[in-house]
Amino acid sequence: MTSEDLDRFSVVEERRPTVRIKMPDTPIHVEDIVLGSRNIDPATLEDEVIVRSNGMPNYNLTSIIDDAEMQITHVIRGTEHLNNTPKQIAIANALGLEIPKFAHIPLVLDSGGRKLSKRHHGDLVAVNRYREQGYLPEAMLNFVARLGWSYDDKQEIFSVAELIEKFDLERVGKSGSVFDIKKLEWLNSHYINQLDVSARTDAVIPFWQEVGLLDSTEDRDWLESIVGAVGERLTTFQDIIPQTRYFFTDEFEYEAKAVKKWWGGSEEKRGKTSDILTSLLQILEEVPSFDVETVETAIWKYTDENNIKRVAAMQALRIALTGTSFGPSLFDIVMLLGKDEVLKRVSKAIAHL
RNA sequence: GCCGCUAUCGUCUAGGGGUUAGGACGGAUGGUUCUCAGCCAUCAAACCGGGGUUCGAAUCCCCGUAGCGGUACCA
Repeated sequence: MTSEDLDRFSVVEERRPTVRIKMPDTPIHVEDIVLGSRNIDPATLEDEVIVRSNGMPNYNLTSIIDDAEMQITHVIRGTEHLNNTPKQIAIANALGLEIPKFAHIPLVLDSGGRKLSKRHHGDLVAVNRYREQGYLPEAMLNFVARLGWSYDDKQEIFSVAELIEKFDLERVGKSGSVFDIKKLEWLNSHYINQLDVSARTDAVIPFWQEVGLLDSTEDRDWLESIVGAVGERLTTFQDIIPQTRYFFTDEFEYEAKAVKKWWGGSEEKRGKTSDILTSLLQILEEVPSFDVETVETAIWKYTDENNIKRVAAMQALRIALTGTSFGPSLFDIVMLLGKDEVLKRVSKAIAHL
């Protein structure tokens, strides 16, 4: 370019120049811990803009300089960055910078096999949302670590300490992996069940509070007993809400499916259910001592002597007390609710029938 | 379009010249229990296709195909 050209471009036409890097004419050697090493033909690369016309440097320039400045030893990133790597190496070579080790790890994909991204998947990739929903960080970490990596053909559960010890970039696979929420749920319930009742109660209290089930007067021991009764039924902490709301309020619907199956669809069957509940009401009222053993013995005595299926009586009672057909041991529920509340709910159910 | 990457059950994966191709999640079935969950037992389920190399390929090589990623004076 002559100086006349320069004047014409900058003064007359007011063009603002960019700075580009001239790509080398020898192959660019890229070493990658996951993908292995290869040589890139620089002819396939453009002479990359490294400084924009407004004077600001671009990503590939700043990034590789920053890495060098910070003495980064390993650049670990998604394979979406693969195409940037030779450009950055070329820049580093031109600048005489040290080249870090690269590891391009496979992408995490949605169930349709596409890259998970903020843009398209929103809450699915918002890590804080998982905590809000009651996932444990340990579960999340374990899950993500096993995406694209495995230690052997036996171990699925890895504590953070084990991950530190055993995780190895060399064993990371090359292909993308699908984010499978079912597996995360399994891991999460595993880690929740590792927690003792007290820790589980601590974890669950904010969830109760958030939906207004809990006021500050509730007794800690009672809460722990509820959590104890729920046992290993939590997949996420959030599950505590539907599974325990009837402990805090008697304002619940009798679930239609459960009612149809266990209370009966016909007048006749409803009548029978009503009779059973009436008998149970009397038994519960008159029982000499309100503890699990006494109540259980009394109820079994009644069902067995009257040729009533245990399951029928129990499910009828369960729906009366909780509105649903599943949940913790019914005797635990009875004790946790207390005699007065149990009698009240059974009476209400009989009236409803 | 161009450049690149990848390819084992539905999913996460182990393995890697000769195996009944292993495990886990999920699914199904049976057992246990007052239900659900759990637990126990059992079952279904895979080497992308085609050519080579080889006595023998899921495994090594080549070619297809498909999927994905990247294609900015974004990061």
